[in-house]
Amino acid sequence: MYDDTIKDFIRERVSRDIQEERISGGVVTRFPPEPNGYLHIGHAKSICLNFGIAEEFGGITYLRFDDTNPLSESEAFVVAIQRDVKWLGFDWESRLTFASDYFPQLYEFAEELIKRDKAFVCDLSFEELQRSRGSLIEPGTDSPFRNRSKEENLELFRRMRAGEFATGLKTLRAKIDMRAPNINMRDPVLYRIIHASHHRTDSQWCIYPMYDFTHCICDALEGVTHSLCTLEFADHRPLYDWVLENININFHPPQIEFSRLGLEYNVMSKRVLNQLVENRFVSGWDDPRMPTLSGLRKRGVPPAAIRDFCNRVGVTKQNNNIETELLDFCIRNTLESTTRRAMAVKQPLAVEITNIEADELVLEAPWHPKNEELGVRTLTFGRTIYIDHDDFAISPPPKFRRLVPGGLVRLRYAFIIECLDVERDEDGTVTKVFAKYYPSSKSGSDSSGLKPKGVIQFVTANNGVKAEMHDYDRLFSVPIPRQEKFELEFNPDSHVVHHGFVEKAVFAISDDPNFQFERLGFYFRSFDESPNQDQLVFHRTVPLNQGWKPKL
RNA sequence: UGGGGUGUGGCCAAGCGGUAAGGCAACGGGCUUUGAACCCGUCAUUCGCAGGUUCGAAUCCUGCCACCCCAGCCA
Repeated sequence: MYDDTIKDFIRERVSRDIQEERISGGVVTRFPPEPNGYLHIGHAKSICLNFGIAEEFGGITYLRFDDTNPLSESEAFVVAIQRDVKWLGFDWESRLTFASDYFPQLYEFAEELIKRDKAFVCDLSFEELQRSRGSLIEPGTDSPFRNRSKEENLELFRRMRAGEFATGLKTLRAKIDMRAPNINMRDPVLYRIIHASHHRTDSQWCIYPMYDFTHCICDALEGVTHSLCTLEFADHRPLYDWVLENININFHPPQIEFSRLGLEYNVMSKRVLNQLVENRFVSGWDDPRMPTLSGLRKRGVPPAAIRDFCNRVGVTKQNNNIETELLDFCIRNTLESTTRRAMAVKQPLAVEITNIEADELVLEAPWHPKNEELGVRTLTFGRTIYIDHDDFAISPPPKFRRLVPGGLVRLRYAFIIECLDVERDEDGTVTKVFAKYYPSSKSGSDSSGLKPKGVIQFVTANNGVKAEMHDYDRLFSVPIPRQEKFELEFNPDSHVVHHGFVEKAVFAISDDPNFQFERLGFYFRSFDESPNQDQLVFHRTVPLNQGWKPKL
């Protein structure tokens, strides 16, 4: 399942640590999501890294929810995140943990810091704290409460826990250095008072530990050998280390940072993604245009394609913006050899076959041009068929290889037809085409000697079922959307619905929702959304590569 | 102008002092009853810039420059 030729600076580090016996047991990693939103493809990179490394080195991985802020977290996200990690193809087995599992121990460690005179209770208001922190270029100033006695701090902290103070009135702060050039080391807040119920601990606690205090301790308690996180936490590493150095704990994981995934025409910001949902730009977190795992799933993207993508983008510390072409490539690549082919038309144009005598001719076609295991399906050819509007032109652009007046074209897996005449409406648009077919040109036994320039797909009227085809395009119209301007840069053409037809045989397939509609793209049948048997709903997973573009 | 991180082709990314891997994209050709897939081939005299060390530098040293992150009682 994994590619052991993958080498990146983190895997190199892990290898070295094993070789030089720097870790006693096996490799331990963790994926630590906060249950306050849905997982996106950026998280997938981290999931593949953490679970991938454990798998490659015979280690284990924890799925640990970082649930230290009851104000923004909820059980619903816990459920959704587990579903998405599983779907991506990873198994944490029995190792499902929550930072909140460790609240009692975390509290004890906090008391320990106080007893060692390494933390103090601070009464500064939010605004006062902000002002005393200084700025990027000015040092901060000591809190007037910094010199309280250990006893007073301990008593105050216990009263905080007991609920004697209102939300936000006091904090527990580390006693480090207000003049530190790294702002994170300027006596950071370790605990804050929040009178709110927590999705797991209910109202047991009214003080909640901050990320910086929690994360390192949880990593240590779980014996994490390599604590992998994204670059923006690099500035927090000194604090991660400080906490573990100043409490009595026997394990100290190294924090290693890598750059987060950037994807062109997308954003990974939970805030912006949420705005898109809230303001109805998209139908929800699982809208097929969203870079969320649930959105990709709904679009029909196989999890293996996402894993392949994550392996291909690599792991470094460089800022990156991956082109969407790479993701599309990975998707097509994993679908290519196993996905059934079928014919569909998006914008039906009726073609009347004037010289057909039988009501219908039964034909056979393979479900896949190369993969014979997929078998064959039957289709019919009859008096009225539909082709795509794009495949017919009165005045064709140069190099057009489809149907034109007086011209020939092959109908895929059927016959060669010749356009005899067209019917147009008052605007001049073609509403119907009259054609004759060459009986001797049947696919597989063509003796006609005719050489049409191209081949197009078709659906015979009485062999087709209605299909709603949802085509998706990039979420934003610019490669690097600006967070502040997401409304303007949202791509209004990112979702287009077509009402067309697919051949009947597709309807009977129940073991695989993925199809390639020849010449159109890979589509995903939504069993959930099909309102009835005559109205199938498909989402376009990814279009086919365009080998030819008409010049306008 | 404090601290941290990063600069190799259009986008990723190897490279770890011995003379620029690979993938995606693009472009040319072959094959083709999907303008798909597949197959061949082309695509960095040069590694942010300037100096220096060395027989030899993308790799070592010095100095510049550019970009990203940090001033939540978010993670």
